[in-house]
Amino acid sequence: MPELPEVETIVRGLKKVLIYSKIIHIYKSKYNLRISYTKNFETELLDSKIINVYRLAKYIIIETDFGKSIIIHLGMSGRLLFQNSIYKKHQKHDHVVFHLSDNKSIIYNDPRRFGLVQFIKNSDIFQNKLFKDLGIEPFSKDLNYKYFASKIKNKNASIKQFLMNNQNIVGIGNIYANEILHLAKISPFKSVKYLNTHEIKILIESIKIILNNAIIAGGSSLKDYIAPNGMLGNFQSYFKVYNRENKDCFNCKKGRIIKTTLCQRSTYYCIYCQKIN
DNA sequence: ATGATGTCCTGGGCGC
DNA sequence: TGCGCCCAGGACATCA
Repeated sequence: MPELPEVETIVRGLKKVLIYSKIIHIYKSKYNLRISYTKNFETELLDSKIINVYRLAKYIIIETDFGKSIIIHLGMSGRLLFQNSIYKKHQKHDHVVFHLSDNKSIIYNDPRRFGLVQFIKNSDIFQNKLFKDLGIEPFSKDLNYKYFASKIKNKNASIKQFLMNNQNIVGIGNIYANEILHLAKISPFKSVKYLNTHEIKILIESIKIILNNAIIAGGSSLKDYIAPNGMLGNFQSYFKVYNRENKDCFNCKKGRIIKTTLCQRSTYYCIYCQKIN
């Protein structure tokens, strides 16, 4: 489900409303998520205060004054909702509810349960296996030609697969990989070993542009994603290739958008302006 | 080590 | 209306 722009939107929304709230009750459903809940999940952070909310890759990190953070990943279908009132009406697939002071609540809902909610000591976050192999943040200054070139060295993967691999660059999922490659006018099938200097530079720019524009639009709302306040993002109305099978290309006005499969994920590209050579 | 494939799950949409 | 099939914003494990 959510890629970096959606997670970033959620984090910005939560940051406005959660700081200094105290956790007074934690509910979890009987179903496990992708990773089992941390031990003492329902009691560990009781009475702690939320002191920060931030994003790492596609993870939402809610930091408490107990020196521990709540780590949330939304998987494909997860949602995080905020309510300015005590949450009583449980919906199907509500798996975790944090009841906070001032009658606020945060609700984690995830039909497919591919996500996770964990508590991790702040000092252990980067040693944790969820985080230790993550690549660079796309808005980092260090995402530059040198970094990119070093990462693609000796690799044979397609560029789309490379972009979606969190060990290279974090936060890019299937939608934005498609959009980034279209903006860069590079075929998703192109092997990273054939990318030239110019293409790499354009790609780096395209990553930043697409993700930034998506954040400005509040993310993309297809089926599952809505911001914690219930608002829908609208970047989907700016999609140039994703979900545009057989439509004309906005970019070159000559080609048509093709839908195909690459690495078992639906892949959209313009047959004219994203040629492999 | 790398890349391809399978797997965890539920629900929506489609064709019959 | 109902059934079976395929598809879905992710991330891993496993295998050659």
